[in-house]
Amino acid sequence: MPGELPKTYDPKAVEPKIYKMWMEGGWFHADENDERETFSISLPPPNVTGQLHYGHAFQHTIIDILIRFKRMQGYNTLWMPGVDHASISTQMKVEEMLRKEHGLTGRDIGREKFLEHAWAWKNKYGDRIIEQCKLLGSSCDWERERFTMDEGCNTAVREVFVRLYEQGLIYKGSRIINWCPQCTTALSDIEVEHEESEGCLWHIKYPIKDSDEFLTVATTRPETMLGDTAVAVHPDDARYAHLIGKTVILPLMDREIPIVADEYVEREFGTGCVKITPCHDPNDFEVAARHNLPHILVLNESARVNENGGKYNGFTREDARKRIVEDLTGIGLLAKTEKHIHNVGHCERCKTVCEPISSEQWFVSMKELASPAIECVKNGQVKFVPERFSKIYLNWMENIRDWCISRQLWWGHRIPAFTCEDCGEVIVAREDPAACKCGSERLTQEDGVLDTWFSSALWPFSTLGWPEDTPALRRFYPNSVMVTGYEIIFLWIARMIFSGIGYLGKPPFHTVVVHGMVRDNMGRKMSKSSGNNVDPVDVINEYGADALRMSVTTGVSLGNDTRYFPERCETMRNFCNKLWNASRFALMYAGEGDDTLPAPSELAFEDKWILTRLSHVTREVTDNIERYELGVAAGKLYDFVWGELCDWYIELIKPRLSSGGGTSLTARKTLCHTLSQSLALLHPFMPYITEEIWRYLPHDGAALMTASWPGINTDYVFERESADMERVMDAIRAVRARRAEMRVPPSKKAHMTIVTDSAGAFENGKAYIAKLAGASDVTVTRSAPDNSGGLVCIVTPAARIFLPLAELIDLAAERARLEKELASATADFEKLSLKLNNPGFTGKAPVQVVEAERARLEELTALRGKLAESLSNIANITLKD
RNA sequence: GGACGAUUAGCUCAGCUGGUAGAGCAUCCGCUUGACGUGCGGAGGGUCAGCGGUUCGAUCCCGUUAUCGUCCACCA
Repeated sequence: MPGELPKTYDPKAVEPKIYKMWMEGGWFHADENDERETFSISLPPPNVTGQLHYGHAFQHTIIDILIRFKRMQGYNTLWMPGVDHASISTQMKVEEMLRKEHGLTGRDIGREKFLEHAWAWKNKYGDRIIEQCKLLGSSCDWERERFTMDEGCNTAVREVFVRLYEQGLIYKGSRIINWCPQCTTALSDIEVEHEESEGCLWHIKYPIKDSDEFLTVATTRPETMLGDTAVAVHPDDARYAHLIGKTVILPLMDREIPIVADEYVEREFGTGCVKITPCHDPNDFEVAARHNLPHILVLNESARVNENGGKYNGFTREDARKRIVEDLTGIGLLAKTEKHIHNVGHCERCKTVCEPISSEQWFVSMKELASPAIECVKNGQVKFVPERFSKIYLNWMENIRDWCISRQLWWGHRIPAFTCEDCGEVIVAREDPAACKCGSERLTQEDGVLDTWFSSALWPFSTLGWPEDTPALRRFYPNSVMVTGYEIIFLWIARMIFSGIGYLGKPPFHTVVVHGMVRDNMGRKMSKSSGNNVDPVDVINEYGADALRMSVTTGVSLGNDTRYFPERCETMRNFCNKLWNASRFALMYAGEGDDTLPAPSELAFEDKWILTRLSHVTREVTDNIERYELGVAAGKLYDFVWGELCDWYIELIKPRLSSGGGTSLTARKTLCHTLSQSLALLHPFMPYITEEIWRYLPHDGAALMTASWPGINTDYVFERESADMERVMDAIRAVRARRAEMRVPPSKKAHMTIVTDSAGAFENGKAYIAKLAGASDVTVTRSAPDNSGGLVCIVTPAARIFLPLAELIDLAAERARLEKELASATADFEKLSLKLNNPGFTGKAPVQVVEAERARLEELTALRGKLAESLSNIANITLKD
């Protein structure tokens, strides 16, 4: 009931009610027995560590738009939701909580107790983030909500681990890995962020045994020299050729180490001699393997020097470095120190400097898994949108290295490998083994857990019941689309793709839609530490979820970053309000049966125009969404609703609506139809307000979200009338502009004479001109009025419009204006004539382009004529004066 | 050292297979016009970073330069 609707749209009063209605309707649920074509997306599971941030709001909006669009198009649509245990991040959060609230560390309470706290954390924050997602209007199938550490996902993880182990693709070995001394765990290569920083390059003299000579090495980490087991030079380096095979004395440690030749050494860098520390540098590790050098680990898990470090035992790496440099200086072995810019790896989570350390860890052998994952992108089976991201993906995949999957943490999937205390046998099995084949029951499970991305990689199918062959899996695997930020293409997308192919034989989706990130209004990354986080829940409270959704959609292109501006939310809140009020207006008149369109023959001029525009917009918006051009689609809907439906159509039909009778009914029906189709088109973008308004309109069906996506009825497309209407609109705009320039008060109405060859159009448009252009009455004619010299003349390509406002005319200004318009029209005319006289253009350009240009030339010709005539009239006035 | 992106109105950004440059905000002028002042009407404002090339025609395609940004990379 329109009278009861408030004057401004109030999202707070609408959103909870509507979401509840959707939930109760069960419309978010996708049925695996429903045989219609499917469309499915798995939600990138948010971490249980925290709360919704702006990036989630951005991403979830994109997903929900696609999901709602496809649902309305009649697909069996699934949006699979869930949360991620986020192994390392969550463990850090829980440890922080323990420290702050209980003054305890994880070690104090032990694994079991710690896990109890972690589960409590998961329950609390996992639920909270889900509740926050719901505020956005996301139409997830909540009945299917999953967690990466629930029973089903655990089974999937174990199955994959065992399979890969059996295939020899998972192995345990000693390698150089990235070690975070703060988190005290191994990290994979991509969890390390490299940052350029200024350090030093220390040149250290290593005395050559039985000689007065020295070999000078250069290093950025002098503390690692404690673990040196060789010095390497290039085999072809003449400077050092005579020393190869000799021995140097490692300073401070007084250990004899060999001089070896290896091509890895760059002769030009530093001194051309490299100290080899196999346990603390990946390259040195390789060199050591080639030369069969011993390994000496000198740092412990906290990056302190261990018992192998002689008198430096117990020093932190920083202190050790300082002392070693001092001591070398003291004994005269520090040749020089120079500033040096180099990359230093930091832990992605805690930002601590990582230490490359040789350590026994579990790895996934990647080469074999990567190759089909490369192929499926190359052959187009999996597409990236925008396409450029496939290059980034391929570049990484083609250079992939083995994936370190073990983490020295408690929160996560414990590695299902058991070692027999008696015979040393390693058992990896789907079920926990009771005894070893040697008979021993003394089995110890690996202490560590798996990289959190190991389980994320299985998300598109572990959530559907895999490894069991469930109906849901058969129905919804592969998914259709994956929507994700570019920052996790390697961490996640790549791993899902090779996992899907590896275990199910098919990539997990056919399209990867890649979005950017939301930055603050200065373009900086949002983060807690810089205090520039914007809480989407606050934004929803202030502007409404629909406004937020539109603000992250409109004017944003896929794959690019965007910024948060409150002004943008305000604009979209205003748009909601505009839609709300247009609907209120429609509802003042709407009645039973108004949802059916009148017969084409009954339609008025403006009805035909708006319906034609509606069909164009429907076509374009549908195409845009199908091509993932959501920003363009949203922009077109904004312009159509505000700029055409509200600004023009509603204004045009106001007189008819209040007149009653048949023409009123036709206008009502056309308005209701256009409005409800607009609501449907807008629904994926602004689900709440559109659903709410739809409830008041005459309609069939239970909810807008389950209504059909608008189609096009060619019986209601009227191109000719629509073009005529645009001519009249042009004239109205021109008159308005002239009146505004001349400061004619809107209250001052004037008789208008329209001189035109399109008399039909303007006869039809008389009433609009009267209403919207301030005419007291309108005469349409083919020839100019006799006393035209005393009238203001407004020129459009289709018409000349004369107004008796002579007393307001500033003749000089009038002449100047007309001359300016004429000059501009003439310039265009000449440019265009040149073009049309160019045989290259007429011969090679498409026919319709040439025709359009010819038509425009004609228009310009007419315009020039009209302008010239008006100028001569001005001259007449001048003469009369 | 590679790869990619950006450079368009004062600001933030769109511009969907090359065919007369757009929006929002900001600015300026005017308005109690029968839903909306979170509104209505109007105005100003751009060598589409520079230079070449392809084309009848380039903001768009190619090359190149500059500035900014991002990702990847084992030169100690």
